[in-house]
Amino acid sequence: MENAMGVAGAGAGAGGGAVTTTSADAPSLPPNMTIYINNLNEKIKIDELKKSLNAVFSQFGKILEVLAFKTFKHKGQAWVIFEDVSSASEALKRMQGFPFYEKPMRIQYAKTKSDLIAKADGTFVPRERRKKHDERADRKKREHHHDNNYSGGGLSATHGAYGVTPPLSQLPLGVAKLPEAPAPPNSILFVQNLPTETTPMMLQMLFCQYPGFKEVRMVETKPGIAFVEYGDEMQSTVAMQGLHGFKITPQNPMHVTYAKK
DNA sequence: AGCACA
Repeated sequence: MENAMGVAGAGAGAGGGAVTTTSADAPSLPPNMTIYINNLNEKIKIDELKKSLNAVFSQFGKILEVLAFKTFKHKGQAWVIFEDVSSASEALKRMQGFPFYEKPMRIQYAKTKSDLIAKADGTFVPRERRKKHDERADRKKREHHHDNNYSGGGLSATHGAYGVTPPLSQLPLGVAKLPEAPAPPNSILFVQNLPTETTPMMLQMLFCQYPGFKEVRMVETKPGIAFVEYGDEMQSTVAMQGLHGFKITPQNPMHVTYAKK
């Protein structure tokens, strides 16, 4: 609700309070649209890693790209480029230490601006061709197509808009804040707005496609809702991203959130 | 540990 604190105070402890939000070990780089994540599980294949990162982080806002590499120097690290720096800040704060493939994520702001952003800025200078006389800005207004089309495998949800999809760039800046803090991740999902004729079997067919699926629970006395459990929060998050908005009937887009703890 | 632009 009140995210007015922001992260502007890069240095902690304003006013002698024992504010140990970020102790001295946190470098506290200036905010950036891109977050840098390390301590990632290096055994995870790059493709899956990027997909899972996208799934886990897209709750904080539009993600323009997820980058990860398998070269030695870059193992266990990834960059998530958000459309909005406030999304990056929220992601950094809320997902710090999040258990991801058995390892707590370590998140910082990226040290430098991502190329994708620089290209949108017009400040992009290709580093491969570093000839000093090549200062002419090649003003090609090419649209960079960065649609992250992560088909979770299996049914594709017809979610027209998940969560915070409305293009923040088109909203007045003051209003473009995140709607509110998302519910804390939970391995159990809460599904709402189901058509009354929905059966547990129908839900199982949908949700069991996502890894880690354990079970569906429906509440007889309360039609239209269900609980779906996964092995861990990451798996449930992937399923949520995949199925939120899925329409069993045209007038019933599924509403999938984390269950309350 | 390691900050890239597959």
